[in-house]
This record gives sequence, C-alpha cells and structure tokens, in this order.
Amino acid sequence: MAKVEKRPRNTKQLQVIWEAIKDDSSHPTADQIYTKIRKRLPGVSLGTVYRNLQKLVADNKLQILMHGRSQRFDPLTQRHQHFICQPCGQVFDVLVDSETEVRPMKLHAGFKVTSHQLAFYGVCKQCSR
Amino acid sequence: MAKVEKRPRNTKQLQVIWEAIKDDSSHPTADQIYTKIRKRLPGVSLGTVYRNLQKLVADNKLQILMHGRSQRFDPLTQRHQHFICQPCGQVFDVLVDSETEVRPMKLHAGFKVTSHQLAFYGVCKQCSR
DNA sequence: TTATTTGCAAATTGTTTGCAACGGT
DNA sequence: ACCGTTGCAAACAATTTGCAAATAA
Repeated sequence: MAKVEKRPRNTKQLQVIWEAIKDDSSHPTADQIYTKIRKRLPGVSLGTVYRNLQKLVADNKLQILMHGRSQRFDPLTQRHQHFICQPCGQVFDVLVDSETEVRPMKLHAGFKVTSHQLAFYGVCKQCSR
Repeated sequence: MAKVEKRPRNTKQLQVIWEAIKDDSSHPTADQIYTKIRKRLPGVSLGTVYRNLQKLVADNKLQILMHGRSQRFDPLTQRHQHFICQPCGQVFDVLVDSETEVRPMKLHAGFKVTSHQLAFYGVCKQCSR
C-alpha cells in the first residue's frame, strides 16, 4: 500500500496553539492550553487542541509526559528528566549534564534498550516552606 | 478531627484477588485480574476488584505502575525498575543490585527528592526474533 | 477547486462512586 | 447487631472520533 502524500496546512489554530506552548515550561494539560488560547480564539474546540497537539508531537516539537492519567505537553525536546512535586503536582524540568546519570544495566540477553525515562518525586521549594 | 478506628474484614473477594496476583509478575490490569478470578468468583464485580486492589496498595502489598493511561498492579514491592517492550506492551521487572544506578543530581536548592522512578523502553527477546 | 481542518457532539476507555443489600466479627 | 464490603449501575475524567461545514493552498 503506497503512502498517500499529505500536505499539512498552517491554520490559525495551529499557529496560536504553538505560540501558546512553545515557551511554556509548566507542562500544561490539553485543557489548560485550551483555556489559555480561548482569549485569542474564542470559538476553538478542545478536540482541535488535541488534534493540533498530536501534530506537534508527530512533528517532534513537543513531548508528551504522562502524569497520573493525563498527558502533559513539554516543548523541551532535548534529553532531560522531570521532578514532580507530590504536594502541589507541579512538574519541573531537570537538565542533565552528561549521559552518566543512568546506567542501563545488563538485562536478560536479547532485550534491546532504546530509551529510558527517569523521574524524581519529592517536595518543591514553595511547598517545603 | 480524630481518626476513626477501622477494622478491615477478610472477605472471600479480597482473599481470591490477593491469591490471583501475589505471584503474578505480568503486571496485569484490574480488568485482567477481574477476568482471571471470575472462574473462582463468578458473581464478582469489577468495582470490587478495584476497591480491593486499592486496599492491597494501601497495605503495601502491591505497587501501581502507570502504563499509558491504565494502571498495572505489581506484587513486587522491593525497589526495582521496569523494562517496557514497545512492540508488544509487556512489562518486565528489572532488579537492581545496588543504589548506584541513579544519581539524584543536584536540583535547585530547596527541592527535596524522596523517590525516583526509572523505566527502560525497547524491544524484548520474543519481539526481536 | 479540493482535500485538510474545524466545531460539535457523541463515543470510548479506565476508574470511581452512591446506595441498598449482604455478611464478617 | 454493627458497620465494613459487595454488586450494580450511573457518574466521571481524559481523550478520540464521525460528520457536515469551513477554509487554506
């Protein structure tokens, strides 16, 4: 089956959604992005937000981070970890300086590791005061 | 507000659910456990399975592992990691020999790390043949 | 023009909850 | 007899989907 050529369109909705998230390091949910862009696009629908976020993920402009049972969107696509504050639920980026923080230990023979994910849990600055 | 004393009961449902999962390293979902125990408890409900799994978690007999948007139950409560096979979705336990595999790097001052979670993604033995 | 994208609403999935009946202790 | 637990069904939360109308190219 031959792959059908698709020519994506640069819609207003996609532009506004990308603008709203590209410099946002708060790891917002789809719903938070929806709320944020309604000021600029009053008639937008939540389904459209989900569909455009999917496009941005497919386009490697966003990463998805699962948090509980909902997805958070992260415009920082370079390798990094997360710190999750258990009292307040905020997610913080943790940048790592080198590849050394994780040693992908020897698994059973025949298992191939292609990536890994590391998250830290604890209490953030604000919550511990 | 004083804490009210609770005296939990040892019901048939709780016994059967614990029996069904205590030696199961396949990281089953609530629904898979439900299916498994219906042979022995034909009238059991899925809600009861969820409620008893919650009790076992509160009792530290099970751990919850989020996988996509559903929860998997893991009777191995000692510290370990997981390997997730992306083609087939199976989850495997990865036992670690020492505390050395993760270095909880210096975060911003004032952040306190209490735990961490590490997961490896890749291809399992069966899927790579 | 024409094929992608949208808004809307309904469908789906996984989990939780209210409530009257049931059953351990 | 008490009160924790059950089965049932309805409620819920997050996300996805079908479809006709709108719109970018």
